[in-house]
Amino acid sequence: MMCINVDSLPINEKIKDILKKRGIQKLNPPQTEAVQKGLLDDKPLLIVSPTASGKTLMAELGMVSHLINKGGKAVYATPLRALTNEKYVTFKDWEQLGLKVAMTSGDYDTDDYWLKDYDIIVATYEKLDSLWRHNSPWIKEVDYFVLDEFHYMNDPERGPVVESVAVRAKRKGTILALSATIGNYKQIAEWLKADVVATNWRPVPLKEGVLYAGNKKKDFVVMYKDGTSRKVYGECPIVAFTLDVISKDGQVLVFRSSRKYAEATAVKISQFMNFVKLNDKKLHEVAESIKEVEDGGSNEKEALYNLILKGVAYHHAGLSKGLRDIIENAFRDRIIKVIVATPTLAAGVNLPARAVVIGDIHRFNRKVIGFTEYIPVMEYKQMSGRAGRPGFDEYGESVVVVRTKSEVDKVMQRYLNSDVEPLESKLGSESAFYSFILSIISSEEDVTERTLTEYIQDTLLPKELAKKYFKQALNWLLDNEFIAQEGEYLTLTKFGRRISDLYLNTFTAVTIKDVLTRNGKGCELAYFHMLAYTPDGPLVSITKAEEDVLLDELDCELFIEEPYDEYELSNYLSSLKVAFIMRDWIEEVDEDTILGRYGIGSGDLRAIVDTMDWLTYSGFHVASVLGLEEHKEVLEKLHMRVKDGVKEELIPLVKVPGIGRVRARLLYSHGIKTPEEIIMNPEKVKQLLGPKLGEKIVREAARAIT
DNA sequence: TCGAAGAGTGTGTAGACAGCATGTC
DNA sequence: CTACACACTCTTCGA
Repeated sequence: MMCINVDSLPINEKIKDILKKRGIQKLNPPQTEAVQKGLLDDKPLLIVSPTASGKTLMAELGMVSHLINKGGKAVYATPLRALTNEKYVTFKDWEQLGLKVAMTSGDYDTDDYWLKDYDIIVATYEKLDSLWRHNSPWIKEVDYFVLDEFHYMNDPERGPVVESVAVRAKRKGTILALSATIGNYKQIAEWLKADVVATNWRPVPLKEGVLYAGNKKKDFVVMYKDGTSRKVYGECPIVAFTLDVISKDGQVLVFRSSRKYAEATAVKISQFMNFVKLNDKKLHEVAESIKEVEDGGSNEKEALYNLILKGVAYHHAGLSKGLRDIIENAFRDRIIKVIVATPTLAAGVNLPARAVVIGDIHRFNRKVIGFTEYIPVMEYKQMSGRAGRPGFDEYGESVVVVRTKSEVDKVMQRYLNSDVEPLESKLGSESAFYSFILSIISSEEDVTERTLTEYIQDTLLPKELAKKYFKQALNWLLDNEFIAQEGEYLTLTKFGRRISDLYLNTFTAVTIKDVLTRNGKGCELAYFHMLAYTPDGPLVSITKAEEDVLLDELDCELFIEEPYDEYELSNYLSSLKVAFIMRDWIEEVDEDTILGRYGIGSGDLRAIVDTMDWLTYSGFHVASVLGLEEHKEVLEKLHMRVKDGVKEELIPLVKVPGIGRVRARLLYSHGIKTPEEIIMNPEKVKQLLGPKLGEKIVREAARAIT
């Protein structure tokens, strides 16, 4: 195919200038095809192509030409906050055209109520869904929807939201869906009423293979899909292959199926890095910056410090955001040579490497006890697709570690030579379907059964199933008083409106409602446990040792009784562990102590606290809307203590920006107990916190009061 | 008598979205 | 609904 020159595109000269400034002279094949199929003329498209094949640029061209030719607004939806952030930064370029770009998600908040003034809005799928539910006036003006990483629709938990966003976007404007390769793209395109651009084009070719680890000698064989093979030598297959790539000045991304393996593999590789030439000065700088991270645990920092000096790091969700950022950036700058990661890095931000090692193809499934499954082909593609850095590598290389001879063919067949799973509707679960119905009723006007039927017909759910669920959903939502019927119209009750606005799972809502109405005031632990034991609660793993003692350590009565079912019991205990963690947290137990006591990472603690913050807030509002005054008071107080992890007496202090649990306690123990007292004793504050920080805090306190 | 290789046993197991209220130096 | 990988201990076997 002839690729189009930027110069000959039928677009505004300013757009061309921006492209050229980025060094783009020519569109690549998939981009060219997209343009030919009407990308610049507002045509709905489904683009199915590998990682790094330039989909983001297509989205930019689609959005910008729509905005320039037709006005309106464009939303770019992604499944991850980190991606939202990444795209936002990229799209900022277009402000040169006078377009305004914003982003919004749970934690990065450009600015919600100002969004009406923006042209391009980057948001997570959930946030977009939430904005619709809240009926933000500006959202009606959105008429161009980019649905990024659309294959997320196959995710059992997050997929339903992607699908429901697609259903609505289809009615309200033009869809540009971007996806990694999927099996049934024709069917999906038909459903989206979009034309298809499907390619396997990659900017850097990919060599896929298996790394056979069968023999116990020190040489291992890499067998490529194309029939060629080569040998690598070393301590074990992963080490041998990794060192081989690094010695040729490449970087390696190793994927492992658990955190423990990731850490162990990183340590093992680091033991052989003495033979590699490294930039010690830069590595030292990175290692030092690890020590200064504010949100990391001491043990994590210590472990990473030593690894990084050898050019290696591990990476998983147990690490705090600060630590992960440093590692990702140092790898991007080619200072760190190897990252051993769990699947965090497979789907996340853009972080390519010369070579990718896929250490395991099995993964434990915590939803079914004792069940291990093969990772989906989609996930294999996501991981292997990280191989090959445009501009640096001639080709990328990905290998799957295979431990037995019989598995060599199996892996070849199952992963290297296989199509990706088809996209299917995941709305066929009670919880997902009920939420979908609730969201339609909360965002549309004058909803009748007929309105809902039309929406449901627009989903990808098989007709029979949809019909069955529909009746069931209406009855359930009516019975549980989320919605009410007024003549032929369906409206939200006050309770239903609250739940929808809070973005709570309907089953979470019913659990909270039932527990609170049936019980009087309980202990802190009981509230935390109830909230954690809902579908929206955080999950933590429990060891055998913990399993035995958790119930013994219980010193007050819970709201919910111990279940008999084995699976439910493990959830029950997991929630109890969350409750204990939360109680320690708001009792100001030292962070390192909490991490050690419960065997979790700093990133885990942050995630648990965030979720519980939202849930205590939600619990407070549920109690409030139900008129349960006693519970409402307790939950309100808990919520205020959860965010910063403090006892009640510190609440006034942590409201000052820059003061967290540690600084607040320090000030309090020296007699400074409120923002007012900070202002009255500036010298003492400076003495306690240091001159620079002290001054800043005094200023913030003054602002906080007014 | 020692050590290597092999058999048996116990243990643990990925990630990450959502509210709200405010203007970041 | 179809486990695996690893660490660790115990057992066997040969020189």
